[in-house]
Amino acid sequence: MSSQVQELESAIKSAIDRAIASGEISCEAPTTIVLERPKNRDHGDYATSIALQLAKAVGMNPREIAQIICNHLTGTNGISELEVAGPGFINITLNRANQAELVSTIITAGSRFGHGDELAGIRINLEFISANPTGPLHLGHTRWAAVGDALGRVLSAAGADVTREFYINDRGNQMDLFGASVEAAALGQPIPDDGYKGEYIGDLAKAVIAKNPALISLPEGQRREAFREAAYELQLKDQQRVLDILGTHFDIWFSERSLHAQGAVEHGIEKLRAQGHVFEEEGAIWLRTTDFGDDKDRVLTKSDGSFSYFSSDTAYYINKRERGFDICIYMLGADHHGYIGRLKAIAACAGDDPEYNIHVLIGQLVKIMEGGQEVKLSKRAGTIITLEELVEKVGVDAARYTLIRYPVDTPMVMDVDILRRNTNENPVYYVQYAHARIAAVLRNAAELNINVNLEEFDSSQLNHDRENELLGKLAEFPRVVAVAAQLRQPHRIARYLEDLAGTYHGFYADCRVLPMGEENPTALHTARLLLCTSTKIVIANGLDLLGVSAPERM
RNA sequence: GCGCCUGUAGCUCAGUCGGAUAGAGCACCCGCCUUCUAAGCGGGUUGUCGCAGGUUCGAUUCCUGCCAGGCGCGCCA
Repeated sequence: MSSQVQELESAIKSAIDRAIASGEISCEAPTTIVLERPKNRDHGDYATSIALQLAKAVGMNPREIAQIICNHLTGTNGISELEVAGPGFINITLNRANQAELVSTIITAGSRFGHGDELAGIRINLEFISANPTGPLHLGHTRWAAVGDALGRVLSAAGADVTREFYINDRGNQMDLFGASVEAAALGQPIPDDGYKGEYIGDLAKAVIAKNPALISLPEGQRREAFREAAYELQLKDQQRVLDILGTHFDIWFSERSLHAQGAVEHGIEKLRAQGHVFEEEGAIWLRTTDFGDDKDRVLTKSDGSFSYFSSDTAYYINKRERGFDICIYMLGADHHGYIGRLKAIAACAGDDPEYNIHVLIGQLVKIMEGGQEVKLSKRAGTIITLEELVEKVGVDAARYTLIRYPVDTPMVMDVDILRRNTNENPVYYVQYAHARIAAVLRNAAELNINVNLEEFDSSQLNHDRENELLGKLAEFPRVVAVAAQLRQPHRIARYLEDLAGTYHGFYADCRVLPMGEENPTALHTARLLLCTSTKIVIANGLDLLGVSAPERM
C-alpha cells in the first residue's frame, strides 16, 4: 500500500476526530476515509467526499463541514494546498518534493513494489482449465489459461499462499470413447459415431504405435484399454507442452482417478452423511443440495451402485479443504454456470461457509475473428480452434495480454488481424513500447556516464506537471494490485498499465531526460532518470503479474 | 418456464465502497522527428450510459419491472 495515501487518510480521520472533540461538528466518527484521484487535474492530487457523506448525520451544510475539516488539516506535513469545492468536496494538493520521494520507495523495493500483505496467511487453491485429456486445449480453455495464471500471480502478490491446480478428468465414458477412437484409427477402422473425430486422433494412434508396436496385436479387450492409457499419457503431455509455451504452469496436476483410488469418494460421502445431508431414494444415494439453494438434489451413488460425476466433485472439494486450503477458487466456462449453485451447496453441506470457502468464477466465451470472419475450424481438433493455433497466429505476449485485458464475465472478441499489428490498436505493444523506450534512455544515460545513484536523488527537482502526473500514477500501483486480488480481476492490472504507459509517453514528450549536446548533466537529469527507472520497475512488475514479457528493446 | 451473464461514442471496450463536465483506443480531420525508440505526443469531432419507475443532496453505478442478445437447466462426464 502506498504509505503516502494511507498517511493522508489517517490525517483526515484525525482532523475529523479533532473537529468532533472540539464540538464544531457532532456525529459519529467515520470508520474509513476513501481518497480518490480526481479525473480533473484542477481538483488537486486527491479528493474526498467525506463532508458530503457526513452532512446528513451532522445536520449541516456539507461545504461548512468541509471547511471545518480543512481548518483542522492545515499544516499537515506534505499538504501544500486545501480547497473546498463544488457541493462539498475537499481537494488536496500535495507538496511535490514530498510526492517525489516515491521514486526512492519504488527503486528500493524493486520487483517487490506493488506487492502487499492483504491476503497474507490465506491458503488458496486456484483450479482452472481442468480439461479432459482427450484432445488438444481449445479456445474454450484459452481464456482461463491466461487469466487463471495471471490471477495466481496477482493473488500471490497480495500475499496469499496460492496453489494452482489442474483437475484431470481421466475417468468415465469420455475416456473410453477416446480410447476406442484412437484404437479404431490405429486399426484403420472407422471412428465410432459418438467418438472423437479430429485429425489429432490419427496422429495419436500413430504415436502410440510408434512407441509400442506390440499394442496392436493385443487381444481385443486389453487392446482398447492399452490404447486408451497410452493415448491419455501422450495427450496429457501435449496439453502440458502447450501450456508451457503459453507460460502457464500448475503446481498440481490432480487426477480424478487418484481420488477414487485413494477412497476419497467414499470418504467424502461419509463426511457429508455425518453432516446429515445424505439420503436414499429410488435405489440411489443423494445429497440434499436443495437445503442450500441448489435447484435440485444431486445423485452421489447411482442406483446401479456406481459413483456419479457429482460424487467426484464433492470428494474433490472435501479433499481440497482437508489439504488445508482456506479458499477454493473454481474458474469455469459459461456453459458450466449451472455449477455455481451445486458447488456452493457442496461447501454448505460439508459445513463450510459457501460465501468464504468457495469462489466460482465464470468466464464468458471467446470468439476469434480473422479477415472479418469468425474463425471456428481447427485442422487439429476438427471442430474448434486450439490454444496452440492461437499462439501460433499472434504470439504468446499478445495472446496472453488480450485474453487478460477484459473482465471475464463479458464475452470477448479477439481480432487476430489487429493482434498481429504493431500499432496502438494492439495495447500490449503500447505498454511494452514504454518499457523498451525507458530501457533505451537508461542505456544512453549509461553511455554518457550520468550518475543515477539514488543517493544523488534530489526530489525537489521534480516539479513539472508531467512529472507530478507520472508520480501520482505510479503511486496507484499497490492499490491496483490489492483491488485486483480482492476482486479476482487481473484485467485491472492491464488497464492500469495502459494508463501508466500513456502517462509516461506524455512525460517523455514534454520532459527531456538526457542532457542535450554538450550540456553537462544536472541534478534534474539525475532526478528524471531515477523517475524513469521507477516507471520501468512498475511497468515490469505489472507485466510480470500478467505473465507478459517486458522487453529491453523493440 | 427457471437460472447465470451482457446491453456505455460509428467499431472494440474501460468505469465497486453512488460523486464534480461519462472515459480510452480505433476510425475521421489538423499539427509535431537536423539530439533520448514517431510502435510516440498534442489538438478537433463523436453519447436518450437498452427502456420505465424507485431510493437521495446526487444514479452508468443500488432496488424493481420490462425489452434485446449469449449461455445453461441428465441417476452424461
